[in-house]
Amino acid sequence: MTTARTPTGAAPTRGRRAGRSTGDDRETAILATAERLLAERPFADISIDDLARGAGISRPTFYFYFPSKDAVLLTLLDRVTEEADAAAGDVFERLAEDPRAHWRELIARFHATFGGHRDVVLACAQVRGTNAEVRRLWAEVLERWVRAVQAAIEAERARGAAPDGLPARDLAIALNSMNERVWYATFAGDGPAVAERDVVDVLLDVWLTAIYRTTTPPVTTSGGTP
Amino acid sequence: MTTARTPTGAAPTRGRRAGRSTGDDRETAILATAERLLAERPFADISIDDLARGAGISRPTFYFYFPSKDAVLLTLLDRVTEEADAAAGDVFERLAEDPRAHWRELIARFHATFGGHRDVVLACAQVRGTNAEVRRLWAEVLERWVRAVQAAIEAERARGAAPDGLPARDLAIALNSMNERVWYATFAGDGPAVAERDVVDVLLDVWLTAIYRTTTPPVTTSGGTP
DNA sequence: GACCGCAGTCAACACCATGTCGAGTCGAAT
DNA sequence: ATTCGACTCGACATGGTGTTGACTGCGGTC
Repeated sequence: MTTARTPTGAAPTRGRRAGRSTGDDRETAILATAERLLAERPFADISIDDLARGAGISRPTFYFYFPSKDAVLLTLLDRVTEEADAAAGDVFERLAEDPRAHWRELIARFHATFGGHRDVVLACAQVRGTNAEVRRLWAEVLERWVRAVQAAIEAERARGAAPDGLPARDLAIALNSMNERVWYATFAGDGPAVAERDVVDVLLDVWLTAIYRTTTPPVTTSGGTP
Repeated sequence: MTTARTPTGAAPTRGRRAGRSTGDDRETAILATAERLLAERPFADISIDDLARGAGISRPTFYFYFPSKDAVLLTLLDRVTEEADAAAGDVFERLAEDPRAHWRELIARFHATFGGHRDVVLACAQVRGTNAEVRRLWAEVLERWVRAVQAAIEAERARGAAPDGLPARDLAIALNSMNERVWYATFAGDGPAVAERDVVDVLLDVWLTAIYRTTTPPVTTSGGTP
């Protein structure tokens, strides 16, 4: 097996086993090396030895800090998803003020976050196929976003801005999935992809038409139909 | 490197090196073994030895038939995409007759094809991250479908059934990407996914609203706006 | 009917990455 | 000064991949 050895149940820190001292910089050195190497070649082509040497330690010592190569990536992914979660901010609460502007803001922020760490995101997408731990973490993150979007759609329907239709959860899943795949193609640059400069607007358009049946949804107006 | 060794330029058959004789059944035995094993465990957990033994030959002999494990999967993928291409049939030409029904038919046929070979599709999605050859083939296939959908959207706009909006190509990319990712989640069953029974209708709804701004696009009527 | 060539076969080998073990070093606390 | 635990690495075991070289058997050829 290649899966990470983190004791599945609780994983307070995904990195070192126990206490903390000088080894902290070694840990961050490994992380930094990983991010640097990821910028120049695919994750699969980076060996544990590369990571260790890059951090100035031997291969066995690497195992003192991380249980596997994948665990390093997992730590990197943790950071990115945290940043993405933070980026969402209070956008959802302000949706009714100006739906188009705020949905756009939401998509644009995610785009910026992922784009800022494209190497990590791309690497994760690549190992998700073979690593159950990455798959699990990503599923968890996605589930949070799906729920948030689902709630937003339901709120928009409740205030009469969006028509009924698909179950909000199914719609949220479809839209989030689309974003994920489209971003992946855009960042990876292989296969048909939307130009990076246009991608936010393309995604936004599909979101708006799917949710509101129009690209210019009605602003505020707390009542029912005008 | 783990990439397939097919002489990149022209690859008439992806399998055996040269002539043909009794070894034909060995080749198909390998393919059959791969498909069988794929049904019970992930591609990464299948060794070349497993494939060879399953086909009743030794590991070195495997290399007589295929240059690598990935090449076997590639051959399997070839079949599936061929079947999917065939499944599209003449649906595109009949779109105007009844857009909703025909778009649905199109999505449903792809769903049936992929669902019928989910193990292969899933395995491909998993190695796409690490294998350039699979990535290239998939990109090629996707490009064909994107072009077809793009043309269909443009035709619907030309006959006045669909409003202008996003560049048809960008829209086609986004919609195809969505389908791919949503199917993957549904078949893999990890992470947020649409129930298999609903997935066609969910996708259809997003396609229709994105293309027509309504889930009930106008039938035939060769003229402009009614 | 001896000879060639070639599809087909495999034991044995070279290689490389992963993960583990046991024997250390060194600084802080007792 | 001794002990303890954080930290380190040389050396090894394991397991998968890809290659080599020798062998078999069969269809054609002079």
